[in-house]
Amino acid sequence: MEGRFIRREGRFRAYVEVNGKVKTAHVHDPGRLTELLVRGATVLVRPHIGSSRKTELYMVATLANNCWVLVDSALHVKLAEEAIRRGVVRELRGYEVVRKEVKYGDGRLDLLLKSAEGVEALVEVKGCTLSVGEIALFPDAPTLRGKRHLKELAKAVRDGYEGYVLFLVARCEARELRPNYEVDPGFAEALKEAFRAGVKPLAYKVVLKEGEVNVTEPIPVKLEPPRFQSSP
DNA sequence: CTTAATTATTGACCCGGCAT
DNA sequence: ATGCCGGGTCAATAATTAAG
Repeated sequence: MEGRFIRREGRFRAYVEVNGKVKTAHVHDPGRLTELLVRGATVLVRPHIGSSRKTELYMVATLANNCWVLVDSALHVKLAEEAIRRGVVRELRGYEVVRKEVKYGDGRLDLLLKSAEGVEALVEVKGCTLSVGEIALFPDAPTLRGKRHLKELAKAVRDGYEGYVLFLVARCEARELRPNYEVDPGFAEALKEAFRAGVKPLAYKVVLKEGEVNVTEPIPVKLEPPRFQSSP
């Protein structure tokens, strides 16, 4: 159901007005979402089923530019998995998902794949909710973890794996994805370095409509900062 | 009685913000 | 600069039940 965003409290909790009543909602996406979650914004929430829930609702998406932007980041790995299985991700056709949340190096990577030829690939999935005009930017907040994931992927490539970063872009107006130099220059550099090491960045759109979420078509990833962005 | 399948429990992790 | 907090999910492990 649709509601009106009131405010966020901490990372996980938000207050949302639905049918004239203010209710609490869980926000899974821990990013800033500052330009999305503004007072009065239209949001999509669902009942929060299960025992010992501390919020009444669960926030699924928020409306921006007349399109739903998925903020339920718990879905990203599942969406990626399904997209890979169905052959939507062209670069990964013929790969099957072997394991999820794979321990590697100092942390975890989202997916371990294996191609028909026996090639193993590690994939880190990243959800992208920020865009300026037609350019999707990642991340929307500085992310040490993101940098570490990229370093681990680069290491995986040295160890003989294929390495992928799969950005799932939740903005319908986006036509390309770039690292967000202004918010996290370190991530941008790490992405370039990972790319040089052989890690392949991919970006695909994720579309929510009529109660369904799907990974759809790819958009190009560009490693240089957009022209309008000033680099210090 | 052994093995498989289902269910319950545990622990790690997500990551920005606030307190120390 | 470091550590903990928060609500929830998922993989892995443990415990229970069902099937052979």
